Amino acid sequence: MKQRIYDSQRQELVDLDPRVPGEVGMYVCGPTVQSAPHIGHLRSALAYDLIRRWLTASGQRVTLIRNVTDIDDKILDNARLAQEAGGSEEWWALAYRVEREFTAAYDAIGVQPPTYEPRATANIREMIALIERLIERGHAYPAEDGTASVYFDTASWPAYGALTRQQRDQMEDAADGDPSSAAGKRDPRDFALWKAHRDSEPETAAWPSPWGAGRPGWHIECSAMATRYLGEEFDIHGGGLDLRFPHHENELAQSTAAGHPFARHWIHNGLVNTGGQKMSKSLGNSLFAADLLAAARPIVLRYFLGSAHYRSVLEFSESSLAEAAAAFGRIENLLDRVEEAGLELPPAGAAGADPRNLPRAFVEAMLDDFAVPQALAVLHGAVRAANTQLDDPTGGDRAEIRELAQQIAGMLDVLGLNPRDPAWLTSGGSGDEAAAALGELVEALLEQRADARRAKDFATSDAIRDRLQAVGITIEDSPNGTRWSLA
RNA sequence: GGUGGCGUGGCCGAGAGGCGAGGCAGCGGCCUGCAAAGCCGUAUACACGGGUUCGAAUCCCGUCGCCACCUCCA
Repeated sequence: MKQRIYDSQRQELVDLDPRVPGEVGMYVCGPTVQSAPHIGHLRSALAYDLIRRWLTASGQRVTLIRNVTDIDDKILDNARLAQEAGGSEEWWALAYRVEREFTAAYDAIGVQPPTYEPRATANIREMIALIERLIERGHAYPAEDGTASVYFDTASWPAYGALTRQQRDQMEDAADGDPSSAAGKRDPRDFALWKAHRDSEPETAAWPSPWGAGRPGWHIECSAMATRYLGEEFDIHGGGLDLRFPHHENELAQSTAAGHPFARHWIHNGLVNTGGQKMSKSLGNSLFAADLLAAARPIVLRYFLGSAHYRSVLEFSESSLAEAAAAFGRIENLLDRVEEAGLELPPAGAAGADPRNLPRAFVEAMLDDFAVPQALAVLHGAVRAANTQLDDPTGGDRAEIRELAQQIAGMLDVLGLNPRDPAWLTSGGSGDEAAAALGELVEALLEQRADARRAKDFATSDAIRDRLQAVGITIEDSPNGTRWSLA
């Protein structure tokens, strides 16, 4: 069975047919580092991380390029506003600081670093070359008001609108946020490839070009970087649904007008809603990564973000993280039970590396446009089956438990959700000693409780349990002893 | 005006012509000193109205409602 993928340009499921068999070149739009990462950024990055991990697990060599756009209007605006408010941070310092916040958030939820993460400011030369090529071919022109700006000539490119199936003459006029940046356009729908330097902007935000000092327009950086690192034609181009137009439409127009075949498949991840509404900066209802990471364990956040198909809207509510914690807790609980039954779990990563550990239904789900929710259902089915065996008073079928544990670990590995993976160990140095001390205290109390229970003094034993529960420690009795866990 | 998407049980969320994915919450049972955990059982679910079909949540037509994009966005 072949890998199926929903091509959002063709608007249908197609076979993923890599340009070079066995190798997949994938470009994903990363953030414009203008302000702190929010849940939508995490979801997007996670969607492509899951696709990348699955393709890798199924034997493809994946080259994943995810850019950082570190020069753009908003970055300059935000830096200027902060300076006007008394700050001293330069735009490039702001961009770098935010970039590191993104990296930290991605790392926290186990998004693997891409193969390479190019920055726009390091690819200005490539962008200029692409713009020159577009001018030569008659699809771009220097601003007609004599500034150094250069625009893409949408009228010269009949295929303009091909990605989102829009007719150019039906489009609303481009209402550029900054009217002065529209100066010198032949047509309102034309978009900037190069933006002339303005006196109000820092000298550090200007690069020399054949048309004069300036900086790149939004869109051109992705065309330039995708081509530089993946070639003139590559397999998959991904990004958030909100980037389809204008960003991806313009990327496609630029690159194809320059004579490049560009992306064979476009894919788009769904957005995150809260209260039935899209979350966005302009609506001010953003859920920031930092707040989410404070509200839930990172691995639970990862589970939650993967619980809806990547193309669906993901609804966030107050109870979402608690529900995800409960659901994921079942899986962790099972792993604990397996070990308590005296069976070893495979080392993190080991089971996932062997395709024989992956149930057929899991594989089929992933082959069908990366159907992670269905894959999770398979995982939960295996968890239940293993629990059933473990409940058997005679010890159950140990060979079956062992096999199910292998499968569960394998699926968790592929999804990046194996809690035994050292990557999830919290790296708070000071926490370790406190945790050890807490463990000693709890164990001491549990011994007292065990004594009381042996003496049938249930009033005392229940009082101990209640006090532990009151501080968030849940205990579970089993034939092998008492387990405790911190909620 | 144009381009798309969505409406599934209390909630989240898959599925896309015939076996009621899965999770959370609830109810009943088993287990337990009681719990917890786990297991078993438990739901007249597919916005509405027509149609096609032996059979429709799924296909077609219509209606209603919600959402996104049309140059800030993951």
